[in-house]
Amino acid sequence: MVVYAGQGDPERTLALLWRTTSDGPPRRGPKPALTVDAILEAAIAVADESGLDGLSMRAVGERLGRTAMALYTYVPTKRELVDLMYDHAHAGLVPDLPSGWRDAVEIWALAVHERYLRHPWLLQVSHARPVLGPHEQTVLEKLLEALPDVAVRATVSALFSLVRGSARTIAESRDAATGTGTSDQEWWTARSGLMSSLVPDFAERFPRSANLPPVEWDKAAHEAFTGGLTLLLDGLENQTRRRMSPKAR
Amino acid sequence: MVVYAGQGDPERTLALLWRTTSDGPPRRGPKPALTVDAILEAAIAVADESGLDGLSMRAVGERLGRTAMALYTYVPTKRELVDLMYDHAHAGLVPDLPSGWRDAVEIWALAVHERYLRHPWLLQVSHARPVLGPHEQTVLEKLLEALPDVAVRATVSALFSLVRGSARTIAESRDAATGTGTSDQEWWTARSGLMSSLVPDFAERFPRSANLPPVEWDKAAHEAFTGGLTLLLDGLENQTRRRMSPKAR
DNA sequence: TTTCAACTCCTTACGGCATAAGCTATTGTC
DNA sequence: GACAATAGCTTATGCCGTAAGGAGTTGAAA
Repeated sequence: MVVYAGQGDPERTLALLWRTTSDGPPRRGPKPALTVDAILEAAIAVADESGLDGLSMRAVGERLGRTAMALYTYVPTKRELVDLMYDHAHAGLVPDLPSGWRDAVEIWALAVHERYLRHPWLLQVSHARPVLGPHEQTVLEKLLEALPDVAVRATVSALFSLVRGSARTIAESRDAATGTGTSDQEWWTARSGLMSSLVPDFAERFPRSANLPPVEWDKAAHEAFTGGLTLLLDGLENQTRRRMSPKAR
Repeated sequence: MVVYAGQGDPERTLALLWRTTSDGPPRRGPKPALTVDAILEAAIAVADESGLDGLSMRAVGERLGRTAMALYTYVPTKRELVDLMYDHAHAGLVPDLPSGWRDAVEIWALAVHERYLRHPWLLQVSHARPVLGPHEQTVLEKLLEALPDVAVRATVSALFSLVRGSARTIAESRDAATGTGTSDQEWWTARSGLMSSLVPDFAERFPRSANLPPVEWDKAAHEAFTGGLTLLLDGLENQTRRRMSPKAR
């Protein structure tokens, strides 16, 4: 249920990602009625509406007035399609960043967070082996430009963990709400009613959990995100200061 | 491709989770040859081996010498089966924690991290609406016992983000390695060779990314995890100290 | 102008999935 | 011994990705 990146024919995928189509002599055969970009936009629209589960070749084809098989002329497999969608959805993500590194990183993180929330299916594409497309690469490059030269790798990983984790919680909560037709509130009261009758000794066995009042996950996740970000940047600032004045050690 | 928790008939699911089966008079009909626990263990074994993608009712049935349909006597749908698996896999996770809150939280986080790595499919079960089973509840309760009474909710969320994010990266990297038969190393060199021929101006367009040498994701993710954890706990310690001596404000 | 290769897009088909419907065989209660 | 309840089976439905191969379209070579 997670889609792994970059497992198809690497050359074909990379060529598609970077659009290195050497336009030689005019090609024979019927003019293509579609373009890779049109397919990507249709596919992204489908995924935005119905999630990665609802993304089928048939659904994408239908949105373009074609059959599923027509897409295979443009894209080798569904896996590569998802890779291309992933990179495409990262286009124009990062705004111009201010010169102070701390403000820059914060703005970067918020921009990425926002994009993930606009396309929640991005969170289901594995991060382990990067897709290596131009747009995702740009996002990383802009962060590296902003970061101070300290603990770069760990900072990058931790930042992505925080951004993705928070976005995931928020996206899933929203999705569950629309998907089931019950709000977090309704869901919670229904459950706690059932729980108290099914597990009458709950409050004794789990006193602290029972004391934790219900919460809007959306809001809590946002707070955890900004809070964690602040902590991380504080730590980074500490380290850079120590770097600048070594005698403080 | 993500499984959402708690969307089936809540009463039936909760009863299964908490095993509140009131054993009344002996039941008619053939003796059940299976138990819910046997099914859970078979299903978890399948998921450990082949991931949540490889988890099909047929596969679980086959492992028990039954057909897929036989399982539906014990478990309403596949979704509830995953909920039950999720809680089951949290059993006995948290060891006895030391009295100092900082050590306790660190040990807790490492234990959860380890469990996620043992059952990577856990990371694909949505965290948005908790499954509310006894074992997961115990994990949360133990953390709440350890935490100081400061920014509880934000700390809990941030901790889970870090633990899950890091575990996810590591698990996906391992999975990609075994799934494709190419190590991170091999994959990377193959890609960078292709990239330099397909995108010859890469180093000029992305100087900082190009300067970042390849890395073992496994190790980097571990460092990011412990690093982020340290930062978070530092921040928490700051806040508790401020709480204890208010004049320091 | 004819021929042909290259090309797009289609229909059909296969094996896999979750699970609904309905059957058979087994067991306890009357 | 009759009957109700239950376990586990077979079959069928409608999804999925995509392999195979055919039909129609176009540009270049003859």
